[in-house]
Amino acid sequence: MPELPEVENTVRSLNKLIVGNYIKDVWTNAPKLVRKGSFQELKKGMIKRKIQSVERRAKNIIILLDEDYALLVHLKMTGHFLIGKWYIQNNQGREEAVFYKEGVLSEKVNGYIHFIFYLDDGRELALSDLRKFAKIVFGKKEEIYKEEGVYNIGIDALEIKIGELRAIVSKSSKNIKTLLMDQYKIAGIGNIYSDDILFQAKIHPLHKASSLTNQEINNLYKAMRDILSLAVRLGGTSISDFRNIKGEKGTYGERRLVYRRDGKPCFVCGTLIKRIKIGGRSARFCPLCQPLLAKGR
DNA sequence: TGCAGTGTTGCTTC
DNA sequence: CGAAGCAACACTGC
Repeated sequence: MPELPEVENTVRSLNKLIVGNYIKDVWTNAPKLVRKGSFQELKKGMIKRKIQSVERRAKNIIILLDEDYALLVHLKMTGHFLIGKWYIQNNQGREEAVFYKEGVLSEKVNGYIHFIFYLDDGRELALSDLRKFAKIVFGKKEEIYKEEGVYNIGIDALEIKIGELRAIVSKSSKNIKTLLMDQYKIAGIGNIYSDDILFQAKIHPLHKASSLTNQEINNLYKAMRDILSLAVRLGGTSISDFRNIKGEKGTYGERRLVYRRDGKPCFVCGTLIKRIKIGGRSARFCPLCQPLLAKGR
């Protein structure tokens, strides 16, 4: 479920743990995750390169290497990085990475490792991705920054200023739920946090963005900052596959407000949380706390 | 057993 | 142009 808080935690850990290391080797059993160029080119280009720093661009991870090379990783639905040790075994003609030590990482450790970056000090950085949607691109830093979904995304949801949010919201023809998840307008928010942000701001997900009042936009802005920074502090949400780089769960999911709580009582008023479809995604909200028409209008 | 639903994004179609 | 539907993949839960 990597949205902004999960990716931010991942990038902080990578900066702490792998900067300064050299890449010794790269293994994969899912070369199709390399969405531009070939895995062989990626491997050749990465070996002997030093990791200089790691950046987050909304939900994108950019690992900067020496000589102006870079690796772009988008975790999509189920991707996450893990540091550990694996051995490669042959399972009916197909290579599979199996974790060395049982019980260190959380459950579902084996079968989903599709990339391993071998570091010069013997540690291994792996990419686990159950659904194999992740996007990996290797290239010159300059080209990576020009990638679709990197150069042309909106302002980061944790960096946006109130005036910028007001301008985007008032110009949009979309409903507020769809706008919050539109990476080309505001970058970093997905389904989990848009549900919780709208609940916190007491705004109905179908509310037309351009008809929000100034007060509602102020509330939305504060809710965005509060929910996202809390989720960063709590290590993100691990209701599904996300784990931090050590394999541990984030705890935001344990105190989420409405996301995937349909049929359960609202924490504020006790009304049962509803689920509707918006733009093909499920949206959860409290029909009493988040009325479609604000009181008095 | 079968099928709807699941974090994301991008492509095709209307 | 925008919106809707679906595809990529594999699992969970009703």
